[in-house]
Amino acid sequence: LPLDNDINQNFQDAIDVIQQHSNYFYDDSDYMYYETLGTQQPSLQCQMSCCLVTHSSDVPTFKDMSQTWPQVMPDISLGHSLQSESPHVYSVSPARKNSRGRKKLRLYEYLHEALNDPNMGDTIQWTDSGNGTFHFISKNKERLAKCWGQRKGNRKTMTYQKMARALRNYSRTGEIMKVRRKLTYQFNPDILNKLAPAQVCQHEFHAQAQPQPQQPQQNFSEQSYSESSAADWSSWYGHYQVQEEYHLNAGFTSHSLA
DNA sequence: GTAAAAGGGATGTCTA
DNA sequence: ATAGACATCCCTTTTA
Repeated sequence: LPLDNDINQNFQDAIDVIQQHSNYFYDDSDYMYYETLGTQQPSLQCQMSCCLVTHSSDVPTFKDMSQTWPQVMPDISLGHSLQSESPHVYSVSPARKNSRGRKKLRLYEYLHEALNDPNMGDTIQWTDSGNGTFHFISKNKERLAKCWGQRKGNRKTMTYQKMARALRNYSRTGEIMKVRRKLTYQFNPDILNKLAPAQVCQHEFHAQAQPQPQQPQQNFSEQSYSESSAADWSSWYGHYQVQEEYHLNAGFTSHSLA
């Protein structure tokens, strides 16, 4: 709705102003975001719902995902930090714990969160949660981008184009790769494994402590999970080699033509 | 041919 | 001061 957009824009402007004048109290944009949610209209409350989602197998299944993962990267940033810090990322109000000395929410973390958020099901969906492939819904992908931008507290409205640019940076660093299918990407299985245990929402208001997420709980869903990522693991070499070949050829061609 | 999607260089911004 | 992780812009190429 055009009206909605106007309101959103006005609200965004208001947030800008507030942010400019409230740095004394909030040094964290996430904090701002959650603090102001209460006054927002429902359409702006992008990330309010809890992610209490079981790992159901999902909608369309493509069996041609033979080209899977290019390498699990040596992974400097995620090695240990994510394991100990990921749960708060999934809580409804990460801001309270997120204000100082915490890592900022990464795009791939947000996407994973959205994938497990029923309210975002019309914007992004698992293609195959087992191997970590997911796709954006063309009609609503801009909404997801907008939510991401708001979550980060960006000045301007996030668009799919800009978000996809950031996603393409992941091809270099290895967190997420593009697969050939339209609007479809794939998590690095290693990262997927680190994100998966945090799927159960860690709520502050639910004192029911989860059994240590780090501790591998051997239920079968988890078992099949690691099995499938192991499969991805072993198959990436093919993909990687294809890519290498492609790059080599490209380089070779341009050199020989030059 | 067209629109949507994909790709990527250059540069700016924010934060740890 | 610096580097990582985008965010923004913008232009080219590929795909449906």
